[in-house]
Amino acid sequence: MEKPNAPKELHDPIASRLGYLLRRASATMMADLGEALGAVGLRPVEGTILILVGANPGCIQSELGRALGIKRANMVPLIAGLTAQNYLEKSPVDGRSFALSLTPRGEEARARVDGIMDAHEAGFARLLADVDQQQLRAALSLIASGRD
Amino acid sequence: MEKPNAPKELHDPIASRLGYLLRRASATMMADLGEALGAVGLRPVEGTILILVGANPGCIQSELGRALGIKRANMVPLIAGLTAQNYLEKSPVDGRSFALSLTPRGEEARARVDGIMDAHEAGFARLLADVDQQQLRAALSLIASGRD
DNA sequence: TCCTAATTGATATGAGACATAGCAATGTTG
DNA sequence: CAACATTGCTATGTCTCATATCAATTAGGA
Repeated sequence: MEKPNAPKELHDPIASRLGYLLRRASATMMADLGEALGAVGLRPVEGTILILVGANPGCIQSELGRALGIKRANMVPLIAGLTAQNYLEKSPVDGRSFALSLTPRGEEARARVDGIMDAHEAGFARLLADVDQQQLRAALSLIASGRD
Repeated sequence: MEKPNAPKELHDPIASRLGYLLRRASATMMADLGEALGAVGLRPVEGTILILVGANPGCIQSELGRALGIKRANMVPLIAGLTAQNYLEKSPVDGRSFALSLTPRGEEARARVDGIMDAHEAGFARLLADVDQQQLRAALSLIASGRD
């Protein structure tokens, strides 16, 4: 017999599927990171861009997009926003493209973002004490590369 | 020295982060599954709902939402769409809620979706031959549950 | 029983990630 | 030079997810 007034729990044949697990794990981590980055007033994508520009001063917007899997069209408002907030500087290299670099304010933010991401990652790593991190990362990389 | 005309590849200090790997892996799998499910004309969420209703006939929309982490408000157009396409049937149990079940057409679609998802999963599992699947799934579950 | 709480489905609405199509200016290459 | 590719950009549409609000209904406690 079942308890009549227990909150009904569904039998879930989905919960074991790899894609579903990935989706949920990714959503949780992203939400957590987003919350942590709230302290700097940046979203995960924006933090990622700052880090990437910091590691590649002089790079251009299209290269960033390719590295992050973001389409050219969608890079526009991202870079425009970060530039408007004085995190990024553009200086023309071409007649059509701009070399990107961090402003002092941008470099400061990048450092904070980096620290926050380290702490965030460490928080989850603690959860995964029994897991071979190397193998986990390798597996995720394989999946991301897709099957061919 | 560098080759002057080689397509520039960015140094990417992000690629090693767990959150980023998860995000990419999840996106790849979802895109792949979405493509595969195109054969049935359903999106991943919709396929998931059919499977879940099939395993839990008589369940109501709110329960589905809770099981899938989808807010009530966002369930409305999903269920309405599947009902309009004659995949799902609603029969009132309450003055406010409806018991959901698969129509014959819905059951047929569910079976196809199930097969497609199995093949999809198997395709990626082949990629991960060297990986302990049990451990991978456990790790993803842990991450999805979040750190506390 | 009666009043208050909570639940359910629904609407409207906004943010964010992503996609495509097209355009003008500029580079590159045969 | 002519054909082509690249770059930044606009416009637009889809999909996922979030919140606030509502009316109807149900459940629980005084």
